[in-house]
Amino acid sequence: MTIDKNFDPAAIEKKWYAHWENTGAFRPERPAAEPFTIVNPPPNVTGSLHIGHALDNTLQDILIRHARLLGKDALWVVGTDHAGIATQMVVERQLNAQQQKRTDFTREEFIAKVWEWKQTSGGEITGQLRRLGCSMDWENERFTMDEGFSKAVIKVFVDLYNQGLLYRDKRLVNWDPHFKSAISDLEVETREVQGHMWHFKYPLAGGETYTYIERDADGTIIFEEMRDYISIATTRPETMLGDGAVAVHPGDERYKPIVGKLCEIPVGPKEYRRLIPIITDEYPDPDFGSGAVKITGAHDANDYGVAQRNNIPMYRLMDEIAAMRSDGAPYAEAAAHAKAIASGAPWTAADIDALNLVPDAYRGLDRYEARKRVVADIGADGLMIKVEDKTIQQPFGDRSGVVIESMLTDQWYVDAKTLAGPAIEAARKGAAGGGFDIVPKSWEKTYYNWMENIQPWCVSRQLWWGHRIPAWFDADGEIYVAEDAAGAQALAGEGTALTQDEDVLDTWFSSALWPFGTLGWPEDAVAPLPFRGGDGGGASQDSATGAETPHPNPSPKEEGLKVQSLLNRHYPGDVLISGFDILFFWDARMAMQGLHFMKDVPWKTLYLHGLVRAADGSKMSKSKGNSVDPIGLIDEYGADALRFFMAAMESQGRDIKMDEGRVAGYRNFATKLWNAARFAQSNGIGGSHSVSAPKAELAVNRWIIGEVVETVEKLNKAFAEFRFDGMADAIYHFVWDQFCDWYLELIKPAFVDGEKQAMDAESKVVAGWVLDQILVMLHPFMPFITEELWHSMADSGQPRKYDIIHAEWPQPEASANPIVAAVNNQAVDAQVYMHWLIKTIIAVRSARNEMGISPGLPLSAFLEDVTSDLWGMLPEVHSVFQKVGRINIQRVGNVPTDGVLRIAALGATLVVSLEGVIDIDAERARITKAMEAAVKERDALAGRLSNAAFVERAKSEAVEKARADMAEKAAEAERLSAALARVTGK
RNA sequence: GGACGUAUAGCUCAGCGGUAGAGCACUGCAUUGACAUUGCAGGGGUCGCAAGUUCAAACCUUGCUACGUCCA
Repeated sequence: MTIDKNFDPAAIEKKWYAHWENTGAFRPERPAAEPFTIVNPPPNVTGSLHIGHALDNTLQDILIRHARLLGKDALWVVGTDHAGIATQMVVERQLNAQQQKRTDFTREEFIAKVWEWKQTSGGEITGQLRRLGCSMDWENERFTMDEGFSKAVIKVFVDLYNQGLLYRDKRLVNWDPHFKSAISDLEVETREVQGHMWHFKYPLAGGETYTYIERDADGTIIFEEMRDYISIATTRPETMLGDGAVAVHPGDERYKPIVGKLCEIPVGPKEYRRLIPIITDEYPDPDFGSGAVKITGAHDANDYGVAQRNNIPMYRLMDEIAAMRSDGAPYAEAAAHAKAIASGAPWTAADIDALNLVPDAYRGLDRYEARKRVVADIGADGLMIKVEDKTIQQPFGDRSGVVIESMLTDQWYVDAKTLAGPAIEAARKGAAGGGFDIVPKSWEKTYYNWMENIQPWCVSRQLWWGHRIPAWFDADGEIYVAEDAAGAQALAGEGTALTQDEDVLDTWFSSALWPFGTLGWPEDAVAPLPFRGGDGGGASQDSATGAETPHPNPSPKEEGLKVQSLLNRHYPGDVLISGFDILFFWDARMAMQGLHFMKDVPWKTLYLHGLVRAADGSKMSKSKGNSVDPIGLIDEYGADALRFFMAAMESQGRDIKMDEGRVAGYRNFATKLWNAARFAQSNGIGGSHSVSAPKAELAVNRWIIGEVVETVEKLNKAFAEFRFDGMADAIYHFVWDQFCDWYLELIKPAFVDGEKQAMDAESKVVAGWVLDQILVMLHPFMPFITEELWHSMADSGQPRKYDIIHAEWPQPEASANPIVAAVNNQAVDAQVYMHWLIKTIIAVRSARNEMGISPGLPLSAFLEDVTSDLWGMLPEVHSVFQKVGRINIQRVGNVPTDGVLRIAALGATLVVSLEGVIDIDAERARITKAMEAAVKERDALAGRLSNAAFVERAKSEAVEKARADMAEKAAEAERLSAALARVTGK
């Protein structure tokens, strides 16, 4: 198939992706081979592909395609998560557009609408992942709400409950008033905002007074006055209504006289103002504010702790939208009740929760409106001391963007602390010890720090869309947890009326089960059949190719074989790739659930990559308008270019700054390869028929084979270390700098009298082989262009037996001993020779350039002081110089001394005849410059070698190398010096 | 306040003990022959600052400065 003149990424992307998917190329169907598994972080079903997904999935695809090329049974699990809040929001927004709202429907009706939305518009991102070229196993595409996965979620809930690791509790949660739901700590983003700190007087009960004394560090009194109040500072005056106490530090001498007394909350109708006790607790910081803190246990996390320790009632003030409560008895009644409690009447948490202590005038007000009113009312009473401007840390819902309210509610909690134990241990053990590695290591500390201080995980959400919590309540509030209603009924007993919990589970609760829930757990928890065994290392070359033709493509699918269950084969996975931003949300929780339910880690390596940032380093966001659409980049530069960019920029432990110029650069790289293949084809070079390197006599061929070997080794090392940038660097420079710039130029047929000569047969075979190795090595990074060229390069009569996606990764030992071979009975190192050649040609070009001699002007030259090794190579040297350097090397005749350019490098001096063209001054300057450089290096090395300490104490290799380098530089300086003398002498 | 990361050419980044590298940008030259999405040649850096370890430091250690992120 002739390669088109123009490289059109869009056309080949479409063609090959459809082909792969239609032929089942992404399926794990090599039961005899070693499994390799990655589970994809399930994107949000409402989501579309953003640049971070492009990075994350490119990295995964590189590893999966690489594993496939290594002959492994590669499985990349894909799917989407149901994204409780986000999805519910999308559907509610649709309803709003039709002047409808969620509550116009029954729960069942609404859920049906969500499913309808999912069928029609959900999963846009899966199409976009295909555009990126991701080779996921779409035939096993999963969804966190699908039937099988839901079963796993419910089973996990029930099992954890029965094991005492999941419980219902009334605790302070982060309440999102926009979504009217609890959210987890991780979904709260703390931001600094400008706020105020109000200082109020809380009058002492019964008009009591005390002497308030402040002292400096030496104990000297610096301030003293008689007070009938205690000064309280707060940033949230509206919560005063729910105060249960005032706390001071036990060591705070200023308040010693009034500890244990009562003070009055200075707000609300005067006749019903509540009295609260002044208590001591370690929490208040005597140096902060007045040193006295009001305790509102139901609306502040710190206060909650104080209230719990001191058995202070926690009065809930707000409703689900964070407006001041308007339920319950009138304020007068509630306040009386609270007063009784404050004076020691017995109380229960339920009593307290039912009590609405919001004065009638504030009921139903938004929390900020209530704040204004409270401040104004206290001010009017003359009880405000002062108000300061203050930067405060305010919690916001990361999705809703509204201020999160701490609220006391009943929720379901997972005992994360217990589950975290094994997950911490697994990271400590590392993959070698049966746990997992964290790459890069710098994240380990963060992981441990979070895991060791983990809090109970609130997993219930007040939504309709999600896995409904499998818990039922009877009329007395007794809880029955079972996988279904019948099970709960059985627990409760015949005839007990049960109601199911209205809430659903946190989406992350389900996605934590992704590594095993997607593979058939719990049904397939036991393997139906034992592992088939076999050679384990992938299909061998022979089994794939049959007898007649060796073919570099030995990893066929093996169909119809009974295999183990997916779960047994593919759990644990090999690698998880995720952004560090979901380390706690998802990765850590997967580790906990995987270890608990599967008794094994979910993956052996956890690779964390950074964020893709805007070109100026800021975080991309839709609201800032600085986000880059990866699909747009694919349209403009091709998926291969975008992927290569991602790999090249991914160095461990660093964020990626978007640099579109670089994406363009990798598009150019693809074009370069395209044109190289086109050139090869037009010279009769075709696909290779052998995995191992062809026999080669010519130095240039032996050299390039050696370079392939080196490149494979670099790639293998980079893969072992997860250095994606190293991989990209190795293949890029090999293709462009070695293969295109030198190898193809060197084997390029010469034109004699305007007629193109034939390329030699050996070079054709070697070039075909090298190009095949390039395509395979590059395939994980640039799957589309490599598949296209793989097939285009095949002999027309002998199409490829396999797609490149199933080809075989190059083996370094495939090219046995390519470098050293006997030529003219002399062992010549092809690499050393080629380095000489390249260096010399560069020197010629440089000299031409500096002296203003046209690059195309043919020159003749002689070799002087040539080492015997090089003489052996002379036939090749001759043709190469003619083709690439436009220099005709004379083998006989006297070396001229007039009008020559002398180029000294390694083992010879090239004397180029420039009679009539040379500019003596320019030549003198040129040689002088080169000589000075050589002398400088020689002297630097000599200086080091004359240092006895260096020779004695440095590693012997270092000393040897310094000696050799110095000798070479000295010789070069000598030759240049001689050349200079000749030029100057004329 | 604690933890982590980053500081190398104009820009974006590799290198992490043995003579400073890449891509882009820049300068000059080149167009019958794979490729102007190109080729050839070139300019450009006291590797944030300071001290220490070492025969030798961009690289190791310590301190400092600046920026960033996360957790309180």
